[in-house]
Amino acid sequence: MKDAKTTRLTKRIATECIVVRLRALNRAVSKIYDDALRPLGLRVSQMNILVAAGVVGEARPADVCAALHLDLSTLSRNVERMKAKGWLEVIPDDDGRAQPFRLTRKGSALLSDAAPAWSKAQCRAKSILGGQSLDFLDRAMKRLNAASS
Amino acid sequence: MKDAKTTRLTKRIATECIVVRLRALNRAVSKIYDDALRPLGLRVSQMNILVAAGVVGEARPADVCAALHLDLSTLSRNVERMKAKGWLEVIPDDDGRAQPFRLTRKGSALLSDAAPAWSKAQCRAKSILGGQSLDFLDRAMKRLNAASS
DNA sequence: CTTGTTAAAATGTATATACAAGTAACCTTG
DNA sequence: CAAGGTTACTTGTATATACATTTTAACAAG
Repeated sequence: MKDAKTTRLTKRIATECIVVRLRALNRAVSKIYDDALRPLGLRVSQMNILVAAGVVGEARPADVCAALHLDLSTLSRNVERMKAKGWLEVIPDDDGRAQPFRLTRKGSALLSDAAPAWSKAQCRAKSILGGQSLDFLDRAMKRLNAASS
Repeated sequence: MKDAKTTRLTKRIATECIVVRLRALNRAVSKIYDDALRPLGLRVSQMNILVAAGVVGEARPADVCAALHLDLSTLSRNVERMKAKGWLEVIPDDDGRAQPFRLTRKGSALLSDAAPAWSKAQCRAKSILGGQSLDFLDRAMKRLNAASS
């Protein structure tokens, strides 16, 4: 631990590392939304899936995962829980492998009910990340998607 | 799901939500570092803890958690695993409740060995998030810390 | 039509994460 | 110094996350 080279290196990582900061912000900001959504029995990860399904109507797991940069297995478990809660339902499909899903009436209603909590959390998040946060995040997502394809 | 108000709302969340983007970026960027660190048997979450301990010398769990916006229970489990691997060791303390820890020689060496992988991942992360990413993240962290105190 | 390949998703396993509750040590105060 | 409160962490539990493997179905070649 007294090695000077190691110390320099450690300090460099500490002052420059992107992922440390990104992860800390993710935890803090996710907590803001989770706190706001908790009274509804909804988590931010689940809200994201409801939104994704709401936008496209018929959601294909692989597509949702590509959009959210989420592993299929992670989505699989969450969809399972959300089906059990009656928020999502699987749509029959010609391809026997596919498991496309959509919002149920209950899931749609929950999303509507969550709007005020979302707005409140969104405001707080914006005040912490700064006014350009959405710009920054959108640009980053575009680059990420360009790099992934 | 056919309710027009709900549809409008859903689209608004989809196009504006900060946390969806932050979480997706966090997953994608964490993966870049985890992939780079995997050959060393080290994860990004663990690297962060090694760095935190390396910077302060004697790390107090509560301080590390405050700095990383991490729950104490999360840190507790990870420190346990890292002690088992011989990367961290607990320092005796006058206060019987405290469990301050520091890097072992092995932990310090691992951190040094991880530097090239970190650099590579850091480059890729910067190319995705953009040149101003560190500025943005630093400013956000400052605001977050100001808001938390 | 069977056999190898690809594709879509589910399942096994380990770590990450946080909330709630518990434990043990310290501190205050009467 | 004993009772009550605070502090520092740990443990119980549930969800989040990803990698590796498995399962099932579609497809393609012979």
